[in-house]
This record gives sequence, structure tokens and C-alpha cells, in this order.
Amino acid sequence: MTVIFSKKCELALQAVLYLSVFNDKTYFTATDISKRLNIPKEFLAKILQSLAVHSIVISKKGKTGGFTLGKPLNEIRLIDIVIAIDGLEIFHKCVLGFKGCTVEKPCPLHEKWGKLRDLVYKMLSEETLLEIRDKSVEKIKSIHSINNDALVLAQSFQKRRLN
Amino acid sequence: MTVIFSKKCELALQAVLYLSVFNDKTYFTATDISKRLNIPKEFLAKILQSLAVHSIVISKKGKTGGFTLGKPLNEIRLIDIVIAIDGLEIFHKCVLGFKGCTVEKPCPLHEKWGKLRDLVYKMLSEETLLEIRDKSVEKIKSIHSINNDALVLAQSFQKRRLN
DNA sequence: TTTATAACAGACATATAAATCTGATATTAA
DNA sequence: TTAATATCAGATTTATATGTCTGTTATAAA
Ligand code: SF4
Ligand code: SF4
Repeated sequence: MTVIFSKKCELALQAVLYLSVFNDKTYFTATDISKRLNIPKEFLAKILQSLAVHSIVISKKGKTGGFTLGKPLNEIRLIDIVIAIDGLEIFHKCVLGFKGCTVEKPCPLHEKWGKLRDLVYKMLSEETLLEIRDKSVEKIKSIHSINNDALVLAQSFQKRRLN
Repeated sequence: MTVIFSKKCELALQAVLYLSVFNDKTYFTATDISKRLNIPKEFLAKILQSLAVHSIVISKKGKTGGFTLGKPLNEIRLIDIVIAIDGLEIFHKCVLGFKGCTVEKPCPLHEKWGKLRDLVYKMLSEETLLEIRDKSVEKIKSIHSINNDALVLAQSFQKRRLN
């Protein structure tokens, strides 16, 4: 189970964060990004297509094609990515799942949950890729090294088996 | 899609809230509760069984059997119900779904999300059934009337068709 | 003791989300 | 122009969560 975002949305955020680290206009292929983030390629490809529709990324077909960010870092808010993939449903639905939820007859958590929900929304609206870029760089770097370690391990294991 | 809790957990909370409204030792059957809350009976029955294992409700078999709260209102926290059904996973997992998530290399939202997450946890730990009882009473009442309205509507519709 | 009732246990079915596959289209390097 | 490459669109498959069914067991009223 995911925390609040769907798996799609989590991966969308990861992919965009990845692109924000290389803030040039180079195009990264879906395959490339999926390898770096260690996530399924075809699934990511679909997600990137959705993001392209919402102009969060730009796609380019053909030999030197791939995906790159569609706007400057400071113009892409985290909430934009959430909206593109999951929509704003979670900010409108009842946290207890009651069906007839009106302002007159709110659920018992309405007030307290509502405040926290608004704080989450506020945070996602205030944070653009620019603000969190330094942290993104660190995080992506650390993933990279993890994957490298795994690769090295796999290779040495392979080697042992062949001997 | 649900907000943060699973459907199971949402229904568990609803059911316990319902029982808290009648703070006597009467036993309500799964069928009865499901009708009042307008939720699937067999599914609810399973959920109530899980809650019984965690002593949040007490079950009684046989003719006058059913379910009733296992402890006084002020000893059942909302977080206890969440723990029984969903566990504490959402309070430990990465909100962006990164795999290699360590304290040294946190995801870019670690700090801000962490604070909000802790507030949610705090809220669920502080609120017992006693604190929110008045609001629960109002909410359950309103659901009841909604169902009654629906019933009346359905009946008058039926009547019209027969005429 | 008999009968009705309701929880219980576990198998089964369905719906939804996640992931994969296939063929088509666009783009560029050679 | 040809070959290679990568996105794109949509169907299909798989996994997981949700919901249902069947028969059994415990309990209490008749
Ligand atoms: S918390 Fe408020 S807005 Fe959310 S579902 Fe409950 S009553 Fe509705
Ligand atoms: S927010 Fe922090 S604790 Fe949560 S996943 Fe990200 S790095 Fe880990």
C-alpha cells in the first residue's frame, strides 16, 4: 500500500525529480530513467506520456528522442504533478469514507483532518522543483550508488558462478 | 481511491463510531450495523472479526449475539483501530516511494512531510471515541435519516409504478 | 432437547490498480 | 533512402484489494 499518492503518482514525482537534477535541455529516454530509478520501464513510459499531455514534460520521438522538463524548475509545483496523475480527489473526499458528507453534517474528524489536509495541499503548492533541487540531487545520487552497488554485486556473483 | 486509510479501515472506523453512539452493552449484529451504515454486510463481518481479535470489540455468538465495544470509550483511540486494520506502515514508508530510503539520504520531502505525518499520528492518538462522541452522534443520526429518506423515496417510486 | 440465530473460518469471485505486450508512427544518423 | 531508435496508443495480463458465498460452531430462547 502506498502512503497517500498512487504508485503512478509516486513514480511520476520520482521521474520529474530525476529530470530536475539535470537542468539542461537534454532528453532522457524512458528506458534510461527507469534504469536509474530502478522502476518498470513500460509503466514509467505510460506515466511520462500523461505528464507530457499536461505539459509537465516534453516528449520527442525518434533516434535522439526522450523526455525533458516542459517548464523552468520554478514553474513546476509538486501539486501540478499530483493533479496530472491522481487529481485532487483526496483533498475533497471524506477521510472516513462516509457517503452523505455535507458541510452541515460533517464526519467527526472533519475539522482536525481538514486542517492537516490543507497543510499538505499548501506544502505541495509551495514547493517547486527549484526549492527542493539540492535535496533531489542528493537523493538521486544516493539511488545511483545503490544501483551501482547492486550491479557490482550481481557481476561478482556471476563471475563466481562461472568459475 | 481512498484518502489515506484502506476501505477496510474506513469501514472499521465507521462501525466503531456507530457502536460508540450507543454506549451501553447492547450487542449489535453485523447485519444491523451494515444496514445502518449502508455498507456490505459480509465485508463488515470480516472487519469486525479482526477488531475482535484486537479486543476493540467483543463478539458474542448465538441468538442474542453480535458485537459491542471491548473497552470504555476513553480507552479506544482512533489510532488503535488504524493499527488493527492497516498497521503503522503509512507512518514509516516513503511518501514518494523511493526504495533505498535512509536517514542519511532522505527524499526531498522528508522533513516537511515528516512533520505533517507526525501531526496526523498525534491527532489519531489523542482522539478517543469519548472526545468525538458528540460529533459521532450527529453524524450517525444524519446517515440514518439519509437512509430513511432513500427508503421513503424508493417506496413512493414503487407505489407510483404500481399505479 | 430442539430450533433459530449469529459469529466464525476459509474458499471463492469480482473490481481496480499495476505492469506488460504489440504494432504503429515519428525522427534522426548513416 | 534505409536502418535504428524512441515515443505513442491501445489491448492484454498480472497483482492486489475488495466483496461474496458456503458450511460450521456456539449460544440462547422456546
Ligand atoms: S473530514 Fe469533513 S470533508 Fe472530509 S469527509 Fe469528513 S466530513 Fe467530509
Ligand atoms: S519522507 Fe523521509 S521517511 Fe518518508 S520516505 Fe521520504 S525519506 Fe523516507
